Amino acid sequence: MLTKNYQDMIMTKNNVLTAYDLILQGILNKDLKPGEVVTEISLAERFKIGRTPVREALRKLEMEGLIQTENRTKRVHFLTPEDIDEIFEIKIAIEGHLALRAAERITEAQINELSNIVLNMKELLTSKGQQTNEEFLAQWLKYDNHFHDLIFKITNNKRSEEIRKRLNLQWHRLKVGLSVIEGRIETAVEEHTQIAEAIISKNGTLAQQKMQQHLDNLKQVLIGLMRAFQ
Amino acid sequence: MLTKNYQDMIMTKNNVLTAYDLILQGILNKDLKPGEVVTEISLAERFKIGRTPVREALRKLEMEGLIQTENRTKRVHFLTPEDIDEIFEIKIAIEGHLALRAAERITEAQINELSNIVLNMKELLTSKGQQTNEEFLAQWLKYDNHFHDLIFKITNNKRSEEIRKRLNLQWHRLKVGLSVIEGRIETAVEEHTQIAEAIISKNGTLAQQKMQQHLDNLKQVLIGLMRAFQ
DNA sequence: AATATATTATTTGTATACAAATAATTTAAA
DNA sequence: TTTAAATTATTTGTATACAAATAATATATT
Repeated sequence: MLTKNYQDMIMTKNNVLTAYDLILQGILNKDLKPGEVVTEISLAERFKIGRTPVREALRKLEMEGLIQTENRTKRVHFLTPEDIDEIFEIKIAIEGHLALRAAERITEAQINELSNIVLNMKELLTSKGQQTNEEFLAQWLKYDNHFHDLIFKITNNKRSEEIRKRLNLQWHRLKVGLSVIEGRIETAVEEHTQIAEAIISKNGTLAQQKMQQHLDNLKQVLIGLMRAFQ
Repeated sequence: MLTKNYQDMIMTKNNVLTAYDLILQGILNKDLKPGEVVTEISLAERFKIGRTPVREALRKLEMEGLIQTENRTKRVHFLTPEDIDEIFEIKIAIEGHLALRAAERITEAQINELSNIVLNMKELLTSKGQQTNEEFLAQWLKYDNHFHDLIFKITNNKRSEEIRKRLNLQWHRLKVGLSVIEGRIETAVEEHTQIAEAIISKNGTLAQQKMQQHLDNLKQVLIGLMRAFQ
């Protein structure tokens, strides 16, 4: 279930899952549990591949923050509220700044695109009962991604896009992650509307502030829930 | 010469240079030139090591942005003014935000430490003629690093420290990089003083603004010089 | 029984052989 | 001469054998 929604995070090479894909998938769907020790050999045997690709995958996942090494032993990273705080502070900084820049640089065509996304979001809300929860959530995630992708397109900063992807990969695997999103889509639509309006009216300071507020709200909810349930 | 100043960027394992160290060093001191094609085999032969560690190093360097892959061929990344713009926009966002947070959270002991760093910087300026240019520059870099390290210590965000290190690794290898720094230490001391004062007086907004201005100034100078000379 | 030492087992690091994929070159045909 | 096809060479991807380092266990000593 969880996995399904993040399937698109997993890249494939000629439609065949690489070692990296397999291990990432394992982490995202909790086959490999947070805190669990992983060795090259055990993973190679589990996925019936050699140690070399496993090794490379582990190195990559380590740089992405999903695997942690301490004295030579590697574990699936166990996400704490402090991690969420770190991650979201960076998101607040970067995405806030990008919202500011987006407001300064947005073109007429992009204003149109942004308006449309917000309209889609609002429309989605009104149609809430007409689909399964899963479909509803999937649709929201699609619009949400489109929204953020557009901002990155406007600001045209590949490196920050990379950073954002990496940070999201870390917290998206949270047990509480999706349910939190699910429980605050109404709020999120309102927040996105306000961010979009600020950008469209070319009020950079306001756009930044709204974006930061949006992310800070999410952060607080996540940390609260983690403290309560995990 | 250039290499010497960045020697401390290169980590060693039991005092023996790893493949990663060797290649990074090669890139930083321009033995491996920007745009140059690198293959696993050629690097393995050049450094008299096997392909496996070379391979791993290339992967890491690629994630760090120093190696670029296009259709299977890898090159030493050639830094453009647009890259500098990307890099510094992220620095402006993150380091600006951290300055804001630092102002909110700094302790009395840390205020002392910060004051001392600024004093050291000012003292360095007055002693400019008494040492070689190289010593002067090395000393400045030491204080500058101490300054930024302290801010990261105050804000306690390892991930952002990682990001900063990676971004700096990219532009520090610029031919013009060091000479630019060298030419604006007076300005930089003044800018750092103002940032420190804002943090110490717990004026977060001002600290952020000063930090961003400082980085934006540096960005402009770098881009200008790159356009002129590279 | 507790500590130190020696032994064994496990794990990672490296080199290398081979396979697969891609790029470069040569040859053939128009 | 130009283009297409075939061949060759190069490069990356993978598995694996071996070495080195570390961790775990057993043995000996007090």
